[in-house]
Amino acid sequence: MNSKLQELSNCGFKITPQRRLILDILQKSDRPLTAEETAERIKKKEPRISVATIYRNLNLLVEIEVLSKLEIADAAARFQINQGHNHHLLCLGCGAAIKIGICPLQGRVEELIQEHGFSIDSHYFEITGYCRECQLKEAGE
Amino acid sequence: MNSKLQELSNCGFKITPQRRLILDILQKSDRPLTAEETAERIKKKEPRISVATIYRNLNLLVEIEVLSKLEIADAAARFQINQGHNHHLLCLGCGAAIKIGICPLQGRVEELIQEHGFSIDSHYFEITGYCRECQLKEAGE
DNA sequence: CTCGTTGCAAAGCCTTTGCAGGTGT
DNA sequence: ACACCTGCAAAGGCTTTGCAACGAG
Repeated sequence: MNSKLQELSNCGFKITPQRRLILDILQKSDRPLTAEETAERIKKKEPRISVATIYRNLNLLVEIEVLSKLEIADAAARFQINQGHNHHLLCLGCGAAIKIGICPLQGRVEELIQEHGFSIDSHYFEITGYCRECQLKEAGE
Repeated sequence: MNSKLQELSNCGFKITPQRRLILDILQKSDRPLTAEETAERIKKKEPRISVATIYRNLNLLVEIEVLSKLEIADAAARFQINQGHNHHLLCLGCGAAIKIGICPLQGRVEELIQEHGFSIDSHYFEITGYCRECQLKEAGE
């Protein structure tokens, strides 16, 4: 069985056709998808699936760490198969996410946090802009 | 005249009582405020002011760089007098913003951006959690 | 059989917008 | 005077939620 489905099951959740589809779509995508995009793709196969279900399951899958969620200022969040803690260059044109293997939560920043006795809930580091392809596409028009 | 008002005027915008109030409130606040919070405080002095006006003016003031806007994932944006480019430790309890004088957009990260030919639109680095005071308050309850 | 899940529609939150009337300069 | 501003209320985008019916284990 798909290991991601296994994970669901292990956590005591049921394996439904909707959940299979969601995972399937995201595993096949080369970039993180918004809930809407996921819904669109799923509706081609199974038109009766509801957006609410998609949101509920995306959130559930993030909670059990099968997916990770990229929050993007002023735009819909994007979801992808969890590949560990990461930050990205996010393309506003096509939604591509280029991994950068660096987390700013280190060195002097960590010291400052300690010094202030600040208790971290979470952190966000995101760079938005346009990837090479989208820039070329734009220039060609 | 208040230099921030001057700025408005220089940019060709009018100095209205509403704008005076908004700037006044933010200059007196020790922490960035959400549009709602700004509205609440203003309504105590001038109840007929509209939230729409507040949003419009906060955005305008950000555009002319009199204010800066802190985008916070899953929460309302906060506005403060512009103190130059900065990142913060944001307290989810009281809204306090502790400046950290470090921007992650440098060194290896910049190299990666170059290597990918990525064109930056904006970036976003934020650490959310609880400040010392809010932790103590919490513990005391 | 039972409780988790689903679809639907409605609402929630933050923010923006259209419009008609009001106001700085 | 004239364009810019405002208040009001309505709508916008993304996401969540209440509820009754459904279906996986």
